[in-house]
Amino acid sequence: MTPPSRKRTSVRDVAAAAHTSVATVSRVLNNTGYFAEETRVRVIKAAEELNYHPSLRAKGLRQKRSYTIGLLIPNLLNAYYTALADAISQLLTKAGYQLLLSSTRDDPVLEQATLRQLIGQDVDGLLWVPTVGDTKTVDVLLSQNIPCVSIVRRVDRDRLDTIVFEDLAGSYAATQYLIQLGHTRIGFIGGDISYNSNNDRWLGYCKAMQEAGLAMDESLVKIGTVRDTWGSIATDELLRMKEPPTAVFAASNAIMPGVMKMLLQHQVAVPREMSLICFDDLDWFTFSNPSISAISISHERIAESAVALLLQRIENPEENRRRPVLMNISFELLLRKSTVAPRKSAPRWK
Amino acid sequence: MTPPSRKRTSVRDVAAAAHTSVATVSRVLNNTGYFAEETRVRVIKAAEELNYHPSLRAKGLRQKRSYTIGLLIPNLLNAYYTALADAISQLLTKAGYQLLLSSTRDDPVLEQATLRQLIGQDVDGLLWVPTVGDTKTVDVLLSQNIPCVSIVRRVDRDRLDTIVFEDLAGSYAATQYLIQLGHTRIGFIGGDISYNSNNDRWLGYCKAMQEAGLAMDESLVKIGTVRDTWGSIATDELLRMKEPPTAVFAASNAIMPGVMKMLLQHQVAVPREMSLICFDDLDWFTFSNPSISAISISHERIAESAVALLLQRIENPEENRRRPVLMNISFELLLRKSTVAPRKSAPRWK
DNA sequence: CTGTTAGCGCATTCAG
DNA sequence: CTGAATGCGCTAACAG
Repeated sequence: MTPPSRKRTSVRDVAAAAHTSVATVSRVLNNTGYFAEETRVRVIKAAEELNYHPSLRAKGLRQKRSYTIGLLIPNLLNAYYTALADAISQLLTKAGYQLLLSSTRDDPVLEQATLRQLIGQDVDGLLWVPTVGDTKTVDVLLSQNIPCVSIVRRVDRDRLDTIVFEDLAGSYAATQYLIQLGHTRIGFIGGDISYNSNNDRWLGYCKAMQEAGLAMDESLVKIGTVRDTWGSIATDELLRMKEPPTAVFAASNAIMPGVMKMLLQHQVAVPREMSLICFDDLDWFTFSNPSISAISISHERIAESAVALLLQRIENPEENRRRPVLMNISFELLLRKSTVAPRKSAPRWK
Repeated sequence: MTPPSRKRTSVRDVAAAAHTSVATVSRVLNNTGYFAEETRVRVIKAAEELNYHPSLRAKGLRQKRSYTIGLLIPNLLNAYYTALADAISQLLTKAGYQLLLSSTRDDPVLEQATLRQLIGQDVDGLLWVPTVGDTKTVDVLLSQNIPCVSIVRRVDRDRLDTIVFEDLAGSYAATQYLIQLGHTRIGFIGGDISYNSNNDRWLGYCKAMQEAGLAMDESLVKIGTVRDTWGSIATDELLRMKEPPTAVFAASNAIMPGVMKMLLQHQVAVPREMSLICFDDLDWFTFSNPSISAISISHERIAESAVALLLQRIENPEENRRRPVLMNISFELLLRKSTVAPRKSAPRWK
């Protein structure tokens, strides 16, 4: 039954078993061109008996496609990206593509290498959360003529199709909401602003503060590379200030665990002593005590747009000279229990 | 600079530019066989100037490998699997493989189709969280002679290399701990026991209860398909019982959000009125109020073992007749604030 | 040290 | 309607 050698059964084997030629087998299996019903039956039967699985690799080599899409994201430890990856995976499967997934760890060197790998695998298209998005890397991509859409973050001069969230507007809305509640000293904890998504969130905060005529206290703004500890460190610093903020805006879900831990450690009562809001919503925000207000963004929608755009590029290569498009995915401000008017008295946790 | 046609530059182009043959180019680029230093320089230069990226697909077709590993998991919305996928992704990258990721949605039909796709892509190996793991599917895999390790769940008669968590022992330990605290009525909320991981967790609970000589009250055991709502529904049912449990054991992290929501809704005080423990640890368990006790399992360790086993199978095909191995990854019982002795008085939430 | 050639598994002309 | 032949891009003999 199982062949002793580990040779893969090929069209040739099927052709032999069905007493016909490889060309006919190919035609039958792909339902293309002409063939007699009788031969069709023979071929199908032979293929099944031999447990034949066509090699998409060889097929693609011939047809100049790989049925494969590369997805390059920073990592899979952040719900922000996994939600994205999950949605993308589903959509691609539905469209008949396989997902080639890689992580950059936000390391430009690793990113470069991985990009080369992906190109080497002849992906039909690429969905990419760029780390730096520098000219050179984009040049390479463009030179390979491979359809690519940049997601979540933008590349140099937006030379690729791009879909991002409304980072600035969302951040602005969150900050403005806190201001409306009466807060004047609002702490901002954000990630590395060399990524434009983080930068925009920071700008949104600044814009709201300035428009409200609030003094920009530099010491209220904590910007750093997001690691496990960043949220804690930044929160700790804010809490130890002479005049601590009355509200904190965490600009990324990855920052929240640290914020929560430190708030708990200092026994700060949320929201009475400190309001809290986060960019990006997580499941536990709902049943946290208190529930946590957030800027909610739809990962499904960005996935849908990105995949649609990419497939369009792939299927209409003529149009490829079209100028890159830049799209925004809007947000929703979810008001929950973690945001109230500022405390009147001096902080009690000191 | 950029060629007008979208033809991919091949070894032939490089050979022409370097005034040599394709064989030499191949030798230089792969650093195999003999070649003069002088020609090496010419080839490297030509390759760089042409921005040459070798086609791994063609290379693999020739060498009968694809440099690609398939990973088949239920989905990417559960931290349980994303942690796994992330670790696996990193390890494979380090080993020079690309990750082909697909989701089964725990749908056997989709799983079958995806498995065929993956085989069609000529993956060098497969890491698989089987949905049913029935004879037929395993037969197909075995017939293709493709190295495969089953993770998290087991397949029919363990005919594949398998690495699972100590589901039974972990569940037993958690239950036993609650019993030691004095609980006699312990609610169990688990997932579909047609998956052996869930089944083992259920068995672990039963074993601990029986050994302690506690009556098995069927109505305390809630087993259902894990959907968004399952945790809430089951918890609600437990809370509405005439004689509700004094502790709840959630057998999967995916159940916890629902449990938390319903506990909050009924205003049940944890741990005073209800103890709570979960199989699988999540980041927010630490700073939840109260923090939540859990069975912690190391996703990194299962990933490491699985990848090591798989690569070994791939690289030592001779050994392929070796009998499949079955490995267990141990757990840790993390005692936090959500588990205390049972309430003395009648429940107050009624 | 180098070049020519065959063929991996497949789809696609082009003759029959 | 069918089959023989070609080549996708690459590496591995093999012969210089």
